[in-house]
Amino acid sequence: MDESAPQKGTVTQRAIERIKAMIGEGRLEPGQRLPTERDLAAQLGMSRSSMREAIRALTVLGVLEARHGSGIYVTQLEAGDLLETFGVVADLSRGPQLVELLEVRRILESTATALAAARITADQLAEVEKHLLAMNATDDPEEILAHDLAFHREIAAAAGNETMAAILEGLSSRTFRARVWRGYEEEGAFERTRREHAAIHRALVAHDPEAARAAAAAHVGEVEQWLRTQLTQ
Amino acid sequence: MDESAPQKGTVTQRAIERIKAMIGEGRLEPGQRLPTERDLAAQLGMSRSSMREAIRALTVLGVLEARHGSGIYVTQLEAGDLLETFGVVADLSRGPQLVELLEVRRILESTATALAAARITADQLAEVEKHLLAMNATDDPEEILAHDLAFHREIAAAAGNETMAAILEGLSSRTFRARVWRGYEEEGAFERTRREHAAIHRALVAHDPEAARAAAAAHVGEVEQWLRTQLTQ
DNA sequence: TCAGCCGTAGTGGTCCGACCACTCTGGTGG
DNA sequence: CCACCAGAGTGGTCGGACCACTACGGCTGA
Repeated sequence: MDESAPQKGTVTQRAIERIKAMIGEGRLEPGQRLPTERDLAAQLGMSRSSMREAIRALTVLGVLEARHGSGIYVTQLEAGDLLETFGVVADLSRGPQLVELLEVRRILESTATALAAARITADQLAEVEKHLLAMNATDDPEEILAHDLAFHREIAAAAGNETMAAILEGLSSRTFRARVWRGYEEEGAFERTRREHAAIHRALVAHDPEAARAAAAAHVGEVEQWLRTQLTQ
Repeated sequence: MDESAPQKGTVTQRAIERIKAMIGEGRLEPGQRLPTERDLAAQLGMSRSSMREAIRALTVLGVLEARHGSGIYVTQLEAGDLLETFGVVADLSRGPQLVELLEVRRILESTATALAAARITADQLAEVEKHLLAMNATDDPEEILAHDLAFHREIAAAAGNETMAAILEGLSSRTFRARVWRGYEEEGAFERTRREHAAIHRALVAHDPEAARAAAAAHVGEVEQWLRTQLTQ
Protein backbone atom coordinates (compact mmCIF):
# COMPACT_ATOMS: atom_id res chain seq x y z
CA MET A 1 0.00 0.00 0.00
CA ASP A 2 2.93 2.33 -0.59
CA GLU A 3 3.48 4.38 -3.72
CA SER A 4 7.16 4.88 -4.48
CA ALA A 5 8.18 6.97 -1.47
CA PRO A 6 9.99 10.02 -2.90
CA GLN A 7 12.34 9.98 0.11
CA LYS A 8 12.27 13.72 0.58
CA GLY A 9 12.84 15.04 4.06
CA THR A 10 12.44 13.06 7.22
CA VAL A 11 10.03 10.21 7.58
CA THR A 12 7.94 12.17 10.05
CA GLN A 13 7.74 15.16 7.75
CA ARG A 14 6.48 12.94 4.98
CA ALA A 15 3.82 11.53 7.28
CA ILE A 16 2.65 15.03 8.16
CA GLU A 17 2.34 15.93 4.49
CA ARG A 18 0.53 12.71 3.68
CA ILE A 19 -2.08 13.18 6.38
CA LYS A 20 -2.52 16.83 5.48
CA ALA A 21 -2.97 15.79 1.86
CA MET A 22 -5.56 13.18 2.82
CA ILE A 23 -7.59 15.87 4.54
CA GLY A 24 -7.08 18.40 1.76
CA GLU A 25 -8.28 15.91 -0.83
CA GLY A 26 -11.34 15.13 1.23
CA ARG A 27 -10.36 11.55 1.98
CA LEU A 28 -10.63 12.45 5.65
CA GLU A 29 -13.67 14.46 6.66
CA PRO A 30 -13.86 16.79 9.65
CA GLY A 31 -14.84 14.87 12.76
CA GLN A 32 -13.90 11.57 11.22
CA ARG A 33 -11.84 9.06 13.12
CA LEU A 34 -8.47 7.99 11.77
CA PRO A 35 -7.04 4.48 11.84
CA THR A 36 -5.05 3.66 14.96
CA GLU A 37 -1.50 4.89 15.32
CA ARG A 38 -0.29 1.37 14.78
CA ASP A 39 -2.29 0.93 11.58
CA LEU A 40 -1.33 4.30 10.20
CA ALA A 41 2.33 3.59 10.82
CA ALA A 42 2.01 0.28 9.03
CA GLN A 43 0.14 1.82 6.08
CA LEU A 44 2.82 4.44 5.51
CA GLY A 45 5.61 1.95 6.22
CA MET A 46 7.11 3.64 9.25
CA SER A 47 7.50 3.06 12.94
CA ARG A 48 4.86 4.02 15.44
CA SER A 49 7.26 6.50 17.05
CA SER A 50 7.65 8.50 13.87
CA MET A 51 3.93 8.38 13.22
CA ARG A 52 3.27 9.61 16.74
CA GLU A 53 5.51 12.62 16.16
CA ALA A 54 3.58 13.43 12.99
CA ILE A 55 0.28 13.12 14.83
CA ARG A 56 1.54 15.27 17.68
CA ALA A 57 2.60 17.93 15.18
CA LEU A 58 -0.81 17.98 13.53
CA THR A 59 -2.40 18.04 16.96
CA VAL A 60 -0.69 21.25 18.01
CA LEU A 61 -1.64 22.76 14.67
CA GLY A 62 -5.27 22.12 15.53
CA VAL A 63 -5.82 19.73 12.64
CA LEU A 64 -6.09 16.52 14.61
CA GLU A 65 -7.37 15.74 18.07
CA ALA A 66 -6.19 12.71 20.04
CA ARG A 67 -8.52 11.27 22.65
CA HIS A 68 -6.79 8.96 25.06
CA GLY A 69 -8.28 5.50 24.90
CA SER A 70 -10.64 6.40 22.10
CA GLY A 71 -8.77 7.32 18.94
CA ILE A 72 -7.54 10.15 16.74
CA TYR A 73 -10.04 12.44 15.07
CA VAL A 74 -9.97 15.20 12.50
CA THR A 75 -11.11 18.45 14.07
CA GLN A 76 -13.96 20.46 12.57
CA LEU A 77 -11.22 22.51 10.89
CA GLU A 78 -12.98 25.67 11.96
CA ALA A 79 -11.22 28.95 12.47
CA GLY A 80 -10.99 28.43 16.21
CA ASP A 81 -9.30 25.06 15.82
CA LEU A 82 -6.70 26.12 13.30
CA LEU A 83 -5.87 29.59 14.58
CA GLU A 84 -5.21 28.60 18.17
CA THR A 85 -1.50 28.59 17.36
CA PHE A 86 -1.76 32.28 16.63
CA GLY A 87 -1.57 32.86 20.36
CA VAL A 88 1.93 31.40 20.41
CA VAL A 89 3.09 34.11 18.06
CA ALA A 90 1.73 36.78 20.37
CA ASP A 91 3.29 35.12 23.40
CA LEU A 92 6.77 34.87 21.95
CA SER A 93 6.93 38.16 20.09
CA ARG A 94 8.96 40.96 21.61
CA GLY A 95 10.10 44.46 20.87
CA PRO A 96 9.31 45.88 17.45
CA GLN A 97 7.42 42.75 16.51
CA LEU A 98 4.98 43.43 19.31
CA VAL A 99 4.21 46.82 17.81
CA GLU A 100 3.68 45.26 14.40
CA LEU A 101 1.30 42.75 15.94
CA LEU A 102 -0.61 45.54 17.59
CA GLU A 103 -0.78 47.38 14.27
CA VAL A 104 -2.35 44.32 12.67
CA ARG A 105 -4.77 44.13 15.53
CA ARG A 106 -5.68 47.78 15.13
CA ILE A 107 -6.50 47.25 11.48
CA LEU A 108 -8.57 44.15 12.04
CA GLU A 109 -10.22 45.28 15.25
CA SER A 110 -11.33 48.60 13.78
CA THR A 111 -12.84 46.89 10.76
CA ALA A 112 -14.47 44.22 12.90
CA THR A 113 -15.97 46.85 15.17
CA ALA A 114 -17.29 48.74 12.15
CA LEU A 115 -18.90 45.59 10.80
CA ALA A 116 -20.34 44.86 14.22
CA ALA A 117 -21.91 48.31 14.39
CA ALA A 118 -23.81 47.57 11.23
CA ARG A 119 -24.88 44.04 12.08
CA ILE A 120 -25.09 43.70 15.84
CA THR A 121 -28.38 42.42 17.26
CA ALA A 122 -30.08 43.49 20.45
CA ASP A 123 -29.08 40.27 22.20
CA GLN A 124 -25.45 40.63 21.22
CA LEU A 125 -25.48 44.26 22.27
CA ALA A 126 -26.83 43.26 25.66
CA GLU A 127 -23.97 40.83 26.06
CA VAL A 128 -21.46 43.54 25.20
CA GLU A 129 -23.04 45.88 27.73
CA LYS A 130 -22.87 43.21 30.39
CA HIS A 131 -19.10 43.05 30.15
CA LEU A 132 -18.81 46.82 29.89
CA LEU A 133 -20.68 47.26 33.15
CA ALA A 134 -18.84 44.46 34.90
CA MET A 135 -15.57 46.01 33.83
CA ASN A 136 -16.51 49.33 35.35
CA ALA A 137 -17.84 47.80 38.54
CA THR A 138 -14.61 46.33 39.82
CA ASP A 139 -11.06 47.36 40.56
CA ASP A 140 -9.51 43.93 40.37
CA PRO A 141 -7.10 44.05 37.41
CA GLU A 142 -7.58 40.36 36.75
CA GLU A 143 -11.32 40.74 36.47
CA ILE A 144 -11.08 43.89 34.41
CA LEU A 145 -8.79 42.14 31.97
CA ALA A 146 -11.15 39.20 31.68
CA HIS A 147 -14.15 41.40 30.93
CA ASP A 148 -12.08 43.54 28.60
CA LEU A 149 -11.22 40.45 26.59
CA ALA A 150 -14.84 39.31 26.59
CA PHE A 151 -16.00 42.78 25.55
CA HIS A 152 -13.90 42.70 22.41
CA ARG A 153 -14.63 39.04 21.79
CA GLU A 154 -18.37 39.68 21.71
CA ILE A 155 -17.88 42.54 19.29
CA ALA A 156 -15.68 40.44 17.04
CA ALA A 157 -18.29 37.69 17.09
CA ALA A 158 -20.99 40.20 16.13
CA ALA A 159 -18.96 41.15 13.08
CA GLY A 160 -19.97 37.82 11.59
CA ASN A 161 -16.54 36.62 10.49
CA GLU A 162 -15.39 33.73 12.67
CA THR A 163 -11.96 33.66 11.10
CA MET A 164 -11.33 37.28 11.93
CA ALA A 165 -12.65 36.75 15.42
CA ALA A 166 -10.28 33.83 15.91
CA ILE A 167 -7.29 35.86 14.77
CA LEU A 168 -8.22 38.71 17.07
CA GLU A 169 -8.62 36.22 19.89
CA GLY A 170 -5.05 35.10 19.30
CA LEU A 171 -3.82 38.68 19.14
CA SER A 172 -5.47 39.43 22.47
CA SER A 173 -4.53 36.23 24.22
CA ARG A 174 -4.35 36.33 27.97
CA THR A 175 -0.60 36.29 28.42
CA PHE A 176 -0.04 38.77 25.60
CA ARG A 177 -2.32 41.39 27.08
CA ALA A 178 -1.21 40.71 30.62
CA ARG A 179 2.35 41.34 29.53
CA VAL A 180 1.58 44.64 27.87
CA TRP A 181 -0.89 45.81 30.49
CA ARG A 182 1.49 45.22 33.33
CA GLY A 183 3.20 48.49 32.51
CA TYR A 184 0.38 50.22 30.71
CA GLU A 185 -2.06 50.24 33.59
CA GLU A 186 0.45 51.83 35.89
CA GLU A 187 0.09 55.08 34.03
CA GLY A 188 -3.51 55.64 34.99
CA ALA A 189 -4.79 54.23 31.75
CA PHE A 190 -7.81 52.66 33.41
CA GLU A 191 -9.91 55.78 33.13
CA ARG A 192 -8.94 56.38 29.54
CA THR A 193 -9.70 52.78 28.67
CA ARG A 194 -13.14 53.15 30.17
CA ARG A 195 -13.83 56.25 28.12
CA GLU A 196 -12.66 54.51 24.97
CA HIS A 197 -14.82 51.50 25.65
CA ALA A 198 -17.76 53.78 26.24
CA ALA A 199 -17.16 55.46 22.90
CA ILE A 200 -17.08 52.10 21.13
CA HIS A 201 -20.29 51.12 22.87
CA ARG A 202 -22.01 54.34 21.86
CA ALA A 203 -21.10 53.76 18.23
CA LEU A 204 -22.48 50.23 18.39
CA VAL A 205 -25.75 51.43 19.89
CA ALA A 206 -26.04 54.08 17.18
CA HIS A 207 -25.21 51.46 14.52
CA ASP A 208 -22.64 53.89 13.21
CA PRO A 209 -19.84 51.92 11.46
CA GLU A 210 -17.55 54.85 10.83
CA ALA A 211 -17.71 56.07 14.39
CA ALA A 212 -17.13 52.51 15.57
CA ARG A 213 -14.12 52.14 13.30
CA ALA A 214 -12.60 55.35 14.57
CA ALA A 215 -13.24 54.55 18.21
CA ALA A 216 -11.74 51.06 17.95
CA ALA A 217 -8.72 52.30 16.00
CA ALA A 218 -8.10 54.96 18.60
CA HIS A 219 -8.48 52.44 21.40
CA VAL A 220 -5.90 50.01 20.07
CA GLY A 221 -3.81 52.86 18.74
CA GLU A 222 -3.38 54.25 22.25
CA VAL A 223 -1.75 51.07 23.46
CA GLU A 224 0.25 50.84 20.26
CA GLN A 225 1.67 54.33 20.68
CA TRP A 226 2.46 53.73 24.31
CA LEU A 227 4.33 50.54 23.39
CA ARG A 228 6.20 52.40 20.70
CA THR A 229 7.47 54.95 23.18
CA GLN A 230 8.51 52.17 25.54
CA LEU A 231 10.79 50.76 22.88
CA THR A 232 12.62 53.97 22.14
CA GLN A 233 13.55 54.51 25.75
CA MET B 1 16.33 19.88 39.09
CA ASP B 2 12.57 19.43 39.03
CA GLU B 3 10.09 21.68 40.74
CA SER B 4 7.02 19.81 41.97
CA ALA B 5 5.56 18.68 38.66
CA PRO B 6 1.92 19.84 38.68
CA GLN B 7 0.95 16.75 36.69
CA LYS B 8 -1.45 18.59 34.42
CA GLY B 9 -2.00 17.17 30.99
CA THR B 10 0.28 14.76 29.21
CA VAL B 11 4.00 14.63 29.78
CA THR B 12 4.69 15.88 26.29
CA GLN B 13 2.31 18.80 26.70
CA ARG B 14 4.10 19.80 29.86
CA ALA B 15 7.42 19.69 28.05
CA ILE B 16 6.07 21.97 25.33
CA GLU B 17 4.90 24.48 27.91
CA ARG B 18 8.17 24.34 29.79
CA ILE B 19 10.27 25.02 26.73
CA LYS B 20 7.92 27.76 25.59
CA ALA B 21 8.16 29.29 29.04
CA MET B 22 11.97 29.14 28.97
CA ILE B 23 11.93 31.14 25.75
CA GLY B 24 9.27 33.52 26.96
CA GLU B 25 11.24 34.25 30.10
CA GLY B 26 14.36 34.89 28.10
CA ARG B 27 16.26 31.90 29.46
CA LEU B 28 16.64 30.79 25.86
CA GLU B 29 17.63 33.44 23.37
CA PRO B 30 16.85 33.37 19.63
CA GLY B 31 19.51 31.44 17.76
CA GLN B 32 20.75 29.76 20.90
CA ARG B 33 21.41 26.05 20.97
CA LEU B 34 19.44 23.86 23.36
CA PRO B 35 20.81 20.93 25.35
CA THR B 36 20.65 17.60 23.56
CA GLU B 37 17.38 15.69 23.42
CA ARG B 38 18.80 13.22 25.88
CA ASP B 39 19.83 15.90 28.35
CA LEU B 40 16.55 17.78 28.04
CA ALA B 41 14.59 14.61 28.66
CA ALA B 42 16.68 13.88 31.74
CA GLN B 43 16.32 17.44 33.07
CA LEU B 44 12.53 17.34 32.83
CA GLY B 45 12.40 13.75 34.04
CA MET B 46 10.84 12.15 31.01
CA SER B 47 11.77 9.74 28.26
CA ARG B 48 13.50 10.83 25.11
CA SER B 49 10.48 9.78 23.05
CA SER B 50 8.18 12.20 24.82
CA MET B 51 10.74 14.95 24.62
CA ARG B 52 11.13 14.35 20.91
CA GLU B 53 7.40 14.79 20.39
CA ALA B 54 7.54 18.08 22.24
CA ILE B 55 10.48 19.24 20.14
CA ARG B 56 8.75 18.17 16.94
CA ALA B 57 5.68 20.14 17.96
CA LEU B 58 7.67 23.29 18.59
CA THR B 59 9.51 22.69 15.34
CA VAL B 60 6.36 22.77 13.22
CA LEU B 61 5.28 25.89 15.08
CA GLY B 62 8.45 27.57 13.89
CA VAL B 63 9.82 28.07 17.40
CA LEU B 64 12.64 25.52 17.26
CA GLU B 65 14.81 24.26 14.46
CA ALA B 66 16.44 20.83 14.55
CA ARG B 67 19.62 20.31 12.58
CA HIS B 68 20.48 16.68 12.06
CA GLY B 69 23.83 15.86 13.60
CA SER B 70 24.29 19.32 15.00
CA GLY B 71 21.67 20.16 17.59
CA ILE B 72 18.42 21.95 18.31
CA TYR B 73 18.26 25.73 18.04
CA VAL B 74 15.78 28.46 18.85
CA THR B 75 14.72 30.25 15.69
CA GLN B 76 15.01 34.01 15.35
CA LEU B 77 11.35 34.12 16.36
CA GLU B 78 10.65 36.50 13.51
CA ALA B 79 7.29 36.87 11.85
CA GLY B 80 8.27 34.61 9.00
CA ASP B 81 9.31 31.80 11.33
CA LEU B 82 6.22 31.84 13.51
CA LEU B 83 3.55 32.57 10.91
CA GLU B 84 4.53 29.83 8.51
CA THR B 85 1.76 27.71 9.97
CA PHE B 86 -0.73 30.24 8.72
CA GLY B 87 -0.47 28.61 5.33
CA VAL B 88 -1.90 25.41 6.76
CA VAL B 89 -5.06 27.25 7.69
CA ALA B 90 -5.46 28.50 4.14
CA ASP B 91 -4.75 25.07 2.71
CA LEU B 92 -7.33 23.27 4.80
CA SER B 93 -10.10 25.85 4.79
CA ARG B 94 -13.09 25.26 2.60
CA GLY B 95 -16.44 26.76 1.73
CA PRO B 96 -17.60 29.72 3.78
CA GLN B 97 -14.34 29.76 5.70
CA LEU B 98 -12.48 30.44 2.47
CA VAL B 99 -14.60 33.55 1.93
CA GLU B 100 -13.90 34.71 5.46
CA LEU B 101 -10.19 34.21 4.88
CA LEU B 102 -10.41 36.24 1.71
CA GLU B 103 -12.26 38.97 3.59
CA VAL B 104 -9.41 39.14 6.09
CA ARG B 105 -6.98 39.30 3.24
CA ARG B 106 -8.93 42.10 1.61
CA ILE B 107 -8.78 44.15 4.80
CA LEU B 108 -5.08 43.60 5.38
CA GLU B 109 -4.02 43.78 1.76
CA SER B 110 -5.83 47.06 1.15
CA THR B 111 -4.25 48.62 4.22
CA ALA B 112 -0.83 47.24 3.34
CA THR B 113 -1.10 48.60 -0.17
CA ALA B 114 -2.12 52.00 1.18
CA LEU B 115 0.87 52.03 3.50
CA ALA B 116 3.10 50.96 0.64
CA ALA B 117 1.88 53.82 -1.51
CA ALA B 118 3.02 56.26 1.13
CA ARG B 119 6.35 54.65 1.86
CA ILE B 120 7.55 52.79 -1.21
CA THR B 121 11.01 53.64 -2.49
CA ALA B 122 12.15 53.84 -6.07
CA ASP B 123 14.02 50.55 -5.81
CA GLN B 124 11.04 48.74 -4.36
CA LEU B 125 8.80 50.23 -7.01
CA ALA B 126 11.13 48.97 -9.71
CA GLU B 127 10.88 45.48 -8.24
CA VAL B 128 7.10 45.68 -8.29
CA GLU B 129 7.15 46.80 -11.90
CA LYS B 130 9.41 43.94 -12.84
CA HIS B 131 6.85 41.39 -11.72
CA LEU B 132 4.01 43.40 -13.27
CA LEU B 133 5.68 43.33 -16.66
CA ALA B 134 6.69 39.69 -16.39
CA MET B 135 3.12 38.84 -15.51
CA ASN B 136 1.82 40.55 -18.62
CA ALA B 137 4.46 39.07 -20.87
CA THR B 138 3.49 35.44 -20.53
CA ASP B 139 0.45 33.21 -20.89
CA ASP B 140 1.68 30.37 -18.72
CA PRO B 141 -0.70 30.23 -15.74
CA GLU B 142 2.03 28.87 -13.50
CA GLU B 143 4.33 31.75 -14.28
CA ILE B 144 1.56 34.31 -14.00
CA LEU B 145 0.64 32.98 -10.58
CA ALA B 146 4.26 33.12 -9.43
CA HIS B 147 4.68 36.74 -10.50
CA ASP B 148 1.27 37.62 -9.12
CA LEU B 149 2.38 36.33 -5.73
CA ALA B 150 5.68 38.18 -5.97
CA PHE B 151 3.89 41.37 -7.02
CA HIS B 152 1.82 41.40 -3.86
CA ARG B 153 4.70 40.20 -1.73
CA GLU B 154 6.87 43.15 -2.78
CA ILE B 155 4.05 45.54 -1.99
CA ALA B 156 3.48 43.99 1.41
CA ALA B 157 7.19 44.26 2.12
CA ALA B 158 7.16 47.92 1.14
CA ALA B 159 4.44 48.53 3.72
CA GLY B 160 7.11 48.12 6.37
CA ASN B 161 5.30 45.67 8.62
CA GLU B 162 6.94 42.25 8.45
CA THR B 163 4.26 40.64 10.55
CA MET B 164 1.52 41.78 8.22
CA ALA B 165 3.55 40.68 5.24
CA ALA B 166 3.99 37.23 6.76
CA ILE B 167 0.28 36.86 7.39
CA LEU B 168 -0.52 37.94 3.84
CA GLU B 169 2.06 35.48 2.59
CA GLY B 170 0.19 32.72 4.37
CA LEU B 171 -3.14 33.92 3.05
CA SER B 172 -1.80 33.83 -0.48
CA SER B 173 0.12 30.60 -0.21
CA ARG B 174 0.74 28.71 -3.37
CA THR B 175 -1.76 25.93 -2.95
CA PHE B 176 -4.45 28.25 -1.65
CA ARG B 177 -4.35 30.52 -4.67
CA ALA B 178 -3.92 27.68 -7.09
CA ARG B 179 -7.05 26.11 -5.71
CA VAL B 180 -9.15 29.25 -6.08
CA TRP B 181 -7.68 30.31 -9.40
CA ARG B 182 -8.31 26.98 -11.01
CA GLY B 183 -11.90 27.98 -11.54
CA TYR B 184 -11.51 31.73 -11.48
CA GLU B 185 -9.21 32.04 -14.44
CA GLU B 186 -11.55 30.05 -16.62
CA GLU B 187 -13.93 32.97 -16.70
CA GLY B 188 -11.59 35.27 -18.56
CA ALA B 189 -10.45 36.96 -15.41
CA PHE B 190 -6.93 37.36 -16.71
CA GLU B 191 -7.64 40.62 -18.44
CA ARG B 192 -9.51 42.03 -15.46
CA THR B 193 -6.69 41.01 -13.14
CA ARG B 194 -4.21 42.85 -15.34
CA ARG B 195 -6.29 46.00 -15.26
CA GLU B 196 -6.59 45.77 -11.48
CA HIS B 197 -2.88 45.28 -11.06
CA ALA B 198 -2.25 48.24 -13.31
CA ALA B 199 -4.54 50.36 -11.16
CA ILE B 200 -2.67 49.34 -8.02
CA HIS B 201 0.61 50.15 -9.71
CA ARG B 202 -0.62 53.59 -10.78
CA ALA B 203 -1.63 54.39 -7.23
CA LEU B 204 1.79 53.33 -5.97
CA VAL B 205 3.57 55.49 -8.52
CA ALA B 206 1.38 58.44 -7.56
CA HIS B 207 2.04 57.74 -3.87
CA ASP B 208 -1.70 57.96 -3.36
CA PRO B 209 -2.66 55.82 -0.33
CA GLU B 210 -6.40 56.15 -0.71
CA ALA B 211 -6.37 55.19 -4.36
CA ALA B 212 -4.09 52.28 -3.52
CA ARG B 213 -6.42 51.12 -0.75
CA ALA B 214 -9.41 51.24 -3.06
CA ALA B 215 -7.63 49.46 -5.90
CA ALA B 216 -6.35 46.68 -3.66
CA ALA B 217 -9.71 46.22 -1.96
CA ALA B 218 -11.43 46.00 -5.32
CA HIS B 219 -8.84 43.53 -6.57
CA VAL B 220 -9.25 41.09 -3.71
CA GLY B 221 -12.95 41.83 -3.52
CA GLU B 222 -13.46 40.62 -7.08
CA VAL B 223 -12.14 37.18 -6.19
CA GLU B 224 -14.07 37.25 -2.95
CA GLN B 225 -17.36 37.97 -4.67
CA TRP B 226 -16.74 35.33 -7.28
CA LEU B 227 -16.03 32.77 -4.56
CA ARG B 228 -19.20 33.82 -2.78
CA THR B 229 -21.32 33.13 -5.83
CA GLN B 230 -19.62 29.76 -6.27
CA LEU B 231 -20.82 28.73 -2.84
CA THR B 232 -24.45 29.58 -3.37
CA GLN B 233 -24.68 27.49 -6.51
C1' DT C 1 54.77 24.72 7.53
C1' DC C 2 50.22 24.25 6.00
C1' DA C 3 46.31 22.69 3.38
C1' DG C 4 43.36 19.06 2.94
C1' DC C 5 41.73 14.69 4.15
C1' DC C 6 39.58 11.49 7.28
C1' DG C 7 38.44 9.20 11.54
C1' DT C 8 35.58 9.77 15.29
C1' DA C 9 32.73 11.48 18.95
C1' DG C 10 28.37 13.38 19.46
C1' DT C 11 23.98 14.76 17.67
C1' DG C 12 19.33 14.17 15.84
C1' DG C 13 16.39 10.43 13.21
C1' DT C 14 14.32 5.93 13.25
C1' DC C 15 12.87 1.70 14.89
C1' DC C 16 11.34 -1.85 18.21
C1' DG C 17 8.89 -3.87 21.99
C1' DA C 18 6.97 -3.52 26.33
C1' DC C 19 3.90 -1.67 29.57
C1' DC C 20 0.63 1.91 31.50
C1' DA C 21 -3.79 4.77 31.54
C1' DC C 22 -7.91 5.48 29.74
C1' DT C 23 -12.29 4.60 26.98
C1' DC C 24 -15.79 2.02 25.24
C1' DT C 25 -18.63 -1.86 24.76
C1' DG C 26 -21.00 -5.94 25.52
C1' DG C 27 -22.27 -9.28 28.63
C1' DT C 28 -23.67 -10.45 33.19
C1' DG C 29 -26.05 -10.41 37.38
C1' DG C 30 -29.22 -8.09 40.06
C1' DC D 1 -34.87 -3.71 32.53
C1' DC D 2 -31.02 -1.46 34.39
C1' DA D 3 -26.65 -0.98 36.61
C1' DC D 4 -22.39 -2.73 36.93
C1' DC D 5 -18.05 -4.47 35.50
C1' DA D 6 -14.51 -6.96 33.06
C1' DG D 7 -12.08 -7.14 28.97
C1' DA D 8 -10.45 -5.56 24.49
C1' DG D 9 -8.70 -1.77 22.18
C1' DT D 10 -6.76 2.76 22.05
C1' DG D 11 -3.48 6.52 22.87
C1' DG D 12 0.54 7.69 26.31
C1' DT D 13 5.04 6.61 28.16
C1' DC D 14 9.23 4.37 28.59
C1' DG D 15 13.97 2.38 27.59
C1' DG D 16 17.22 0.90 24.59
C1' DA D 17 19.31 -0.01 20.26
C1' DC D 18 20.96 1.38 15.96
C1' DC D 19 21.34 4.56 11.78
C1' DA D 20 22.52 9.12 9.37
C1' DC D 21 24.64 13.14 9.63
C1' DT D 22 27.64 16.96 11.40
C1' DA D 23 31.51 19.00 13.34
C1' DC D 24 35.95 18.93 15.01
C1' DG D 25 40.49 17.75 15.58
C1' DG D 26 44.46 15.10 14.53
C1' DC D 27 46.90 13.10 10.87
C1' DT D 28 48.96 12.86 6.42
C1' DG D 29 51.06 14.41 2.45
C1' DA D 30 52.82 17.94 -0.34
